[in-house]
Amino acid sequence: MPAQPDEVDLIVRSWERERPDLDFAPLRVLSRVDRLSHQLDAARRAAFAEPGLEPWEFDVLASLRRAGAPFTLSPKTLLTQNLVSSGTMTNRIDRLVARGLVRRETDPNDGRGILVVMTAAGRDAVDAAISALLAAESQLLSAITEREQESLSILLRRLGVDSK
Amino acid sequence: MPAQPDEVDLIVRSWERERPDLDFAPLRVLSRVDRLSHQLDAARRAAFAEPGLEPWEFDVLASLRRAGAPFTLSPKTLLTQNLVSSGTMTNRIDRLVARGLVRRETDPNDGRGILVVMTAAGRDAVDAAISALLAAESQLLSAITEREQESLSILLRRLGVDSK
DNA sequence: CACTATTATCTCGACTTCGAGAGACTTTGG
DNA sequence: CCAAAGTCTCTCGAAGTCGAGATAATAGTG
Repeated sequence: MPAQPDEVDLIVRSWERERPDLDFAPLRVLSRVDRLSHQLDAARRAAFAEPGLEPWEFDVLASLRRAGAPFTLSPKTLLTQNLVSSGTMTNRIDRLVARGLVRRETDPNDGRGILVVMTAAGRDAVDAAISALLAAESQLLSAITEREQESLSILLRRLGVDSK
Repeated sequence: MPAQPDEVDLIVRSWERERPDLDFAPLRVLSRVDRLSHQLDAARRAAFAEPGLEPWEFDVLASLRRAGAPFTLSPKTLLTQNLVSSGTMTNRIDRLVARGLVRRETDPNDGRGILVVMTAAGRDAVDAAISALLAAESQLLSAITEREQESLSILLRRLGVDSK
């Protein structure tokens, strides 16, 4: 039935042979989501090699870039958007500061906090990286038509929205 | 336009405001793949809590379970199927042995190798876990119809197959 | 048969992440 | 205006992963 069987088809076939009492249909969707997510990781890593960024560096700089001028956010906002722990974000900011892509400033409105400000070098890097990322993602998606991409995004959004 | 906007819509909107010269359509698909993959991680972790397995434990035991009786594979096969490094697989086998879920045997046909054999306790655990996983995944997918799940899986398979 | 290349497993140090807790500051409620 | 509760950032130790290298055995070649 599959137009072109993939590894997930083989895995499901093995399961069905061993456990014919169960319905493995969910694996056909979600195991592929998992595998595609790994491919995306690899594609991102490759795309960021030229602008000289690690994926995590891009993630932090992208949050700052999207915030617009003056490209400033608190560590708290950054760790929430990037889904990492506070210790991880402290470590990431340290390394971005060491590379000269951001700097720390004191928050004039809150003595507990600081502000992370993207430097000009950081902005140059992230602007180059987002173009490379979009090219790489577009390449990954080129196996299906634009119309199919849109139905895909709509189905995926419904999976995210409803499972809150 | 979106039936129900999600965080990806907000991210794309920010990017479009800052970089109106770029087309962010690929993010609508692939950022959702990434987020769904994180939700799946969480769902798996929760589903395996009752049978008492960590996600990585399930992954290794599932490979052995799918292999069928006598539930035996080499470390090399396991690390290839699970996409981890050799050091990681050694470590995982060590811990599964300590928990009594697998045991190491010498390979009669290859003096370099060993065989990882799943114990009865391991089999019981993985058989309970796969049921729990399918229930959890089914729940995650309940936001869309079965017909939609099938078109989703077909589109996702084409993305994987062609990008080899 | 010897010799080289390949393969399998394990070791070990570097790296990253998490998350509980510390310390400093702010907010809330009487 | 004070005390308690809450919030923000950073510290630090535990845990998991990677990947190069060590060790040992097999496979291929002449």
